[in-house]
Amino acid sequence: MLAGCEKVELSFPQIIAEPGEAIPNIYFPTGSFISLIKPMGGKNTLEVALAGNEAVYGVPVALGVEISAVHAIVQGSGPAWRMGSAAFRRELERVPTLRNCVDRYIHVLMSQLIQTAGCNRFHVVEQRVARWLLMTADRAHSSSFFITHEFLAYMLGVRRVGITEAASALQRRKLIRYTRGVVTIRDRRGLERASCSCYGSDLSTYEAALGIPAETASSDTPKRRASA
Amino acid sequence: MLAGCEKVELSFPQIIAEPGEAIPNIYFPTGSFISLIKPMGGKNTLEVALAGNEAVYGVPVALGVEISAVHAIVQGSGPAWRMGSAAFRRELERVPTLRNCVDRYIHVLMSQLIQTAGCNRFHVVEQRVARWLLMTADRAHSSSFFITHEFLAYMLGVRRVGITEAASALQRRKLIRYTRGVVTIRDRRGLERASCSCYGSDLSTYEAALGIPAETASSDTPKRRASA
DNA sequence: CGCGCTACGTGCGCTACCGAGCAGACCGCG
DNA sequence: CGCGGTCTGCTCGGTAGCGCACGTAGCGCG
Repeated sequence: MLAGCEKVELSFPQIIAEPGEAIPNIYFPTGSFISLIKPMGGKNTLEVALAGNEAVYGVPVALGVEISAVHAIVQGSGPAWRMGSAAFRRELERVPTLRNCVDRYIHVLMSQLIQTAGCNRFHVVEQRVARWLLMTADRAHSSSFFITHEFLAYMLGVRRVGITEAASALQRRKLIRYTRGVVTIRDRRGLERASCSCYGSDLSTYEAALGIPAETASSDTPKRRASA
Repeated sequence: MLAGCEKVELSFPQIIAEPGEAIPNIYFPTGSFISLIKPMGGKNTLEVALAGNEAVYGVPVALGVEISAVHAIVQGSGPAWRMGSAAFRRELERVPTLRNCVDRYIHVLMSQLIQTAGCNRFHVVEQRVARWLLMTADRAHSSSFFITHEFLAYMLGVRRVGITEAASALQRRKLIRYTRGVVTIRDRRGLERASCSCYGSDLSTYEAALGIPAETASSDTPKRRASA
């Protein structure tokens, strides 16, 4: 069915698409995941969604538009399927179940956009950091991954210092641990409590629209490789 | 083509849909327009999009999902076409140009969600008020319409006082005029300059995806019916 | 005409976050 | 072992917006 695909390795911080430009290829991340970022002029940037193996990058193509609305950047390195935009459109017409799948994902994506919009408006940085770490851990399929304060600040549209403060607070409470870009979630439940309800809302939306219970990274939780 | 439709009168503040609940009917506003609002817990609410005669309320239905992600409330009274969700899905399959049209609108809606998310995060209240007034004037097809500070605060997710201050500033600069809920735009160009670039961005996205140049309310600008 | 309701205006202390700049800590590399 | 780059920690003054509470003005209605 997806014979028109070709397997590629994506790696941080590879750029998949630029806002306002054409989308030559669409991507189905398998082991990788992609950040969708909206530049708002000046230094202001904001991540509006995160696309992992539940997702496809290239939604506009499925809607008959060739232009990306966002900056898409590989956040977690790993494999993905790549497909030409024209081939993707052909497959969508040929395979109704694919069309249906993608449609449902588009709904999930819209719900995520809406949730994130509200989250960015109302919730404090610490909660948002907690939420982002949980979402990323799920998509990285690991409780430990790479992210610097600087880059996380870029995603959440706040100062780097804001992240430092929030992350320090979470570390003090023994919910996470980090050193020079490597973050490890030590207490998943605690982190969920520290995050805003948006994390949970996203999971339920996902389940409701896609049917499958969303996988969390809880499988391989506390990798203890230096319990300080 | 849209024989399955029935003409209805919508009036403020009629509720079209509740978040998490089923969508029995979809709506094509003609003279009316609809606010899509996301409740974020507690008193926090946030308008995420505005749907006028360029739009359709009921996007999830087109995506094979029956559940509304938002609270939809009639913002501007006027006529609209109503259609049962099942009929809408049937028409979408039967009429490819309708499908294409709706798909393109979905893209526009997503772009709007993204733009609004960033706007709510970074821009000051006064700019956001200006933008909202412009967008509403366009959809009301008039430079004068009904909106109280209270309700606008509800949309933008800020205090009523915040609106009072922003609106007073705009009035002092002779860009708008209002009395007890009736707002009139006196200087459209000036208001555009006072708003953030998001207003312009929205217009261009609309044009790019739908082809037709978006109509602004500039046609019937200064209704002078008491030039103070 | 006056009562009461709705809409608008103002003041005050408070907090989260901003911008900028500097200091220390860790790490790889020659 | 020392150097340079990257990542994290901290400070300080400034501000937009918050929550709360109270004051005023316009308007419909009996």
